[in-house]
Amino acid sequence: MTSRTEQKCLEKGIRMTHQRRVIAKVLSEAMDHPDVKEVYDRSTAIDRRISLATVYRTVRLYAEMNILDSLELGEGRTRYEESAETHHDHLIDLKSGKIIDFTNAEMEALQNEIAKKLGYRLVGHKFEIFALPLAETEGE
Amino acid sequence: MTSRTEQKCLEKGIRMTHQRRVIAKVLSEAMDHPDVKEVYDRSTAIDRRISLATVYRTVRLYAEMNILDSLELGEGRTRYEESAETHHDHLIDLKSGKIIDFTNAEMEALQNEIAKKLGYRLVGHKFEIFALPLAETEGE
DNA sequence: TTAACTGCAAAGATTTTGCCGCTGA
DNA sequence: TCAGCGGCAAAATCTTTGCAGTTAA
Repeated sequence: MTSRTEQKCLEKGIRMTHQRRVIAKVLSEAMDHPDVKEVYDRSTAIDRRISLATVYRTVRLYAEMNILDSLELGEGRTRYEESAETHHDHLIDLKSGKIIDFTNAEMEALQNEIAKKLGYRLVGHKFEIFALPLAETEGE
Repeated sequence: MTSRTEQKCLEKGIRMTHQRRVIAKVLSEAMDHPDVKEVYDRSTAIDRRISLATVYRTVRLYAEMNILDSLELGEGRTRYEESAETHHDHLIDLKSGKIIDFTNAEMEALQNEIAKKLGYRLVGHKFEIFALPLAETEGE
């Protein structure tokens, strides 16, 4: 009944309204990286009493509370996903548009090293690989 | 007289108009990562006969021709910079907003490896580190 | 009870586009 | 010459916000 995302909201003491509960559920169940319009569509399918403005306000709130992560893929809109315990990055399949999550420990270590070398403390990062399926490019 | 960016345009056979020449010059001389409005302001300071629509059309054209690289930092707009021979990534100083370019060979190698492991051929990537100056966080 | 939240519609910001006159090669 | 380009203004997106009524704690 209580989604993972809702659980995190409760832990952070966020006031849970009906709308926020539905949006939390939608994101906990999402296996992809929906944008606001998609979150809105999935939410209103569960309950009509949710406006697009509320979805915008809620995902922004959740992202600020580190309950959601946001993705900017240069599409002119923001996608969201549940924050995972284990950090991961994204590979965007340019053929299908599919987004593949991956983790790489070396990457994570390297980032810290780079930031430190430049005199900084790492706060966050965005790492996206754009690529084509190997099969598609064979024989070129 | 002929900027580096203009030179690349000529090599690619792009029709050089007055406006495109000015925009090329602005980007060749930019030491930062200006957004479209900034490119427009710098361009019109050189010559008034340039419209915002033309700047949008031109930077998009240049980016498609790999003459410029675009940056999406989650600000809701796109920044541009000259494509360098040596690829580099960005560290965003969250205190000052300053963007620091850096190169890291290990990073470049790691990307290819990750893509390959997932069954893909690397086409491009975006890697941005968000960080705070070490001095600012001392004593916390 | 009441501070916070929501819906609605309007406004903002960024980017694209249709149309028509202009221009570079 | 003339296909392609640029200016202008309208429109298309995506996102935020003011206001007044509603609701969670």
